[in-house]
Amino acid sequence: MPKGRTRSLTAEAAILDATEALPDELSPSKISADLIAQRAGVSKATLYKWWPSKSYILMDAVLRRASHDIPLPNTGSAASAFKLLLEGFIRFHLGTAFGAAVSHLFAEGLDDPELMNIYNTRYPFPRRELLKEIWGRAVEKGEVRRDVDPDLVLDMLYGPLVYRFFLRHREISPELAQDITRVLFTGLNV
Amino acid sequence: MPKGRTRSLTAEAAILDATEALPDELSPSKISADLIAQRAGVSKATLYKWWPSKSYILMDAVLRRASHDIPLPNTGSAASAFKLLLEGFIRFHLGTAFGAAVSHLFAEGLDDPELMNIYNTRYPFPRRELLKEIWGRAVEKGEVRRDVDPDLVLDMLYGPLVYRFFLRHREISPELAQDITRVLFTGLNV
Amino acid sequence: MPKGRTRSLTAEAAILDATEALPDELSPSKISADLIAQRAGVSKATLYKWWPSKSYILMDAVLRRASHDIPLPNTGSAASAFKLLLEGFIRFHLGTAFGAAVSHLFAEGLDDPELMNIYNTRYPFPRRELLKEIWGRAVEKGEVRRDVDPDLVLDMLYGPLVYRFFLRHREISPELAQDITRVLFTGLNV
Amino acid sequence: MPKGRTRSLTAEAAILDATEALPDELSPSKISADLIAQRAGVSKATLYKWWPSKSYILMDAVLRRASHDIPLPNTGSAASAFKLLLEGFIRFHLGTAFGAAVSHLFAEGLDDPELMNIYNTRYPFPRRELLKEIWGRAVEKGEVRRDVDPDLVLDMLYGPLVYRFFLRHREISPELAQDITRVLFTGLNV
DNA sequence: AGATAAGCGAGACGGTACGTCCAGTCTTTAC
DNA sequence: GTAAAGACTGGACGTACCGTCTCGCTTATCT
Repeated sequence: MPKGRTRSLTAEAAILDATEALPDELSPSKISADLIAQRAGVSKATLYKWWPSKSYILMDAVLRRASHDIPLPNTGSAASAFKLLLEGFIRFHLGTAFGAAVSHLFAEGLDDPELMNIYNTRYPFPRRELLKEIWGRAVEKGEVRRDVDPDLVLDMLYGPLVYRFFLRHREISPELAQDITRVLFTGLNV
Repeated sequence: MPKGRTRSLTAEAAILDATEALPDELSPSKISADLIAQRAGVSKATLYKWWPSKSYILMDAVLRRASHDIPLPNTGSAASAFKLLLEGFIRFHLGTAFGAAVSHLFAEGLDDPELMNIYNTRYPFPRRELLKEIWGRAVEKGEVRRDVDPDLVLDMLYGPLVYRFFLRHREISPELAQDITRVLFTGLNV
Repeated sequence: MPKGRTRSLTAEAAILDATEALPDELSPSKISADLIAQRAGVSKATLYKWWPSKSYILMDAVLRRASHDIPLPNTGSAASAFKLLLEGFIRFHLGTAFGAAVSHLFAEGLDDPELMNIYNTRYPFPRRELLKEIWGRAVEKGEVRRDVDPDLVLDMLYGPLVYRFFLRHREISPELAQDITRVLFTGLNV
Repeated sequence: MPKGRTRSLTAEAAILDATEALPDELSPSKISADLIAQRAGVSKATLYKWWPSKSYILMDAVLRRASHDIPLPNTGSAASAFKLLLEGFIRFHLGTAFGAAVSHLFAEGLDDPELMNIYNTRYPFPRRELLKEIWGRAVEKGEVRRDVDPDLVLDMLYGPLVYRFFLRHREISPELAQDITRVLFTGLNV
């Protein structure tokens, strides 16, 4: 164990708790490091000691919450498993105020690949692992086609939703999970 | 005609030209109003006289370029028409440095619905009109299913790409247009 | 006349006025740039646009006040002229709360020769010019010795006071001007 | 033998040694408590256990060095004794990098009378005792005037030098001791 | 023609947040 | 049971950029 005072777990929790609460009140661009520090009862220096920038804190807070919602659809058909995954994603974004925050972070991530990397590592990649197992079983059972890149499947599941989250041209509801999955599996062709 | 000096058309063009050039050099968050003004040889007041904020200028510049690339695939199958639409989108974003800028604007749009509205009105909505015509003909010809919302189709075409633009977990190439379209039309089921 | 909006004279005055008032309430080390900006109703950026650091503002404010107190003892003996100069200095420092501020600035000046240079240029150097005239006349009248460096005379006038301002080992009163001048002119020898 | 780690007797010396070395490398405002602790191989808590603030450490280190240099000019005239005292002071400040440090401490002392009190007690007051003896003998021998406050004499000896250390308008050399003493004893009058 | 009004380049301004720094205190582990 | 390691609070620092405002000048229409 290293010498010296240990990193305060209460401070870290207070920071993430405070950050988690902020998107309910403020749009992401109004969330400031000073405000997080103040709400968490923590000095700004502590923030920047453990996170390289404000965005990383927000990402951390968002992912801490989002990580709880992995369903484990190990049984049943691939289609129903995917639908469940997608529903989890939709419910998370509708049920919390994190939709805007995540989108904001996506945009920040364009300037900062490391930030995006954190998102990828902690959110979609674990799901992709899950998907591959499900996909493999479905292929063997002859349920789905062999000749499709599983990554593409994931992008075609989540992409339409993210797109709608940004453009806001149509409402988003949990039923969308069903619609996307259905179209994706059965195709547009008659 | 109102009294007073008339609005300088050269100033407007200079602003959009300068703004258009900036994403090639800088990431979107580094593009400042001061810089646009300086490059355009224009005062900042002029910027804010004609556009409500910096993002609107960037949006305008991006859309001015993007608008040129609507293909007109009035003939052929729905699948090939969609593939062409998508290829136009991919080529635009790969061929220019606007990918990051558009994504940045999507995120800005979360705070400012009017900004997103401008995007919607000028980019996807005209394409949606086009799509509806093509879709209608394909339905009548018995090529595609009746029971799918055309909006969903558009989201499933563009969404996966936008998602990949943000997450950057896989490379994007024009061939992706073909892959997405194929999966979308034929479905994942065997 | 240069182009562009002219520098706001009211802002500059407000800044110096606010800064001038602060030493009455706070010790120099508690005077912050934020506080000056707030009191002056001015943005911090404006402060740093015209002054390179907080100390320069304080120096400016102090010197603006100190400059008023140049007596013009053009007549009479050198001794009485010097006594008047010194009395002005003492009265300024006793009558205002600037004593501590000036001393604080002297110390800052050790790190920043340019800061000290501003002090020298605006406070002691004009007095030295005055002194030289007086001194020259006194030498010609046979009042004082030829073989003393006028700079040394000034240092021996002001130095003891500054020393006492720092060490605070004895009280300072206007009468000190008389004592210093007397000893300086008549010498310690019997 | 009592339990527990034995108190480090070397810590105090290490701290003062490290602090003493720092003014040679850095201007006083760059000397931080962290740096002293690190150089001394000591924890910051230890610093603050024995000294109330950073300035007290620096003061202590400076005075430890300065205290060595009291000459003992018990014989000879008052003028030559004073000149020796002053030369000691000048040589100390020119020969070491402590000039800036002392001046810095003088300024700190404005906010903290106790700090100045330490300086007074350990540096000028012992010299003043010395001075009084010398002065008393000189008065009795009829060398110098009776009607001058010895404190004023000391201020007129050291003050001009301190003033020059701050303002830096003229170079300082050991010869200055001679000049100041000469003028002080013989006076400006012809 | 002269007056009047708006547009314009230049750039200063208020405001707000950034990320950094350092003093002095507190906490954990090692000796 | 004391000290080193080092995390912590608090608060100021100076910078950057947004969108607004002010200045003097230019360009147009209206009287």
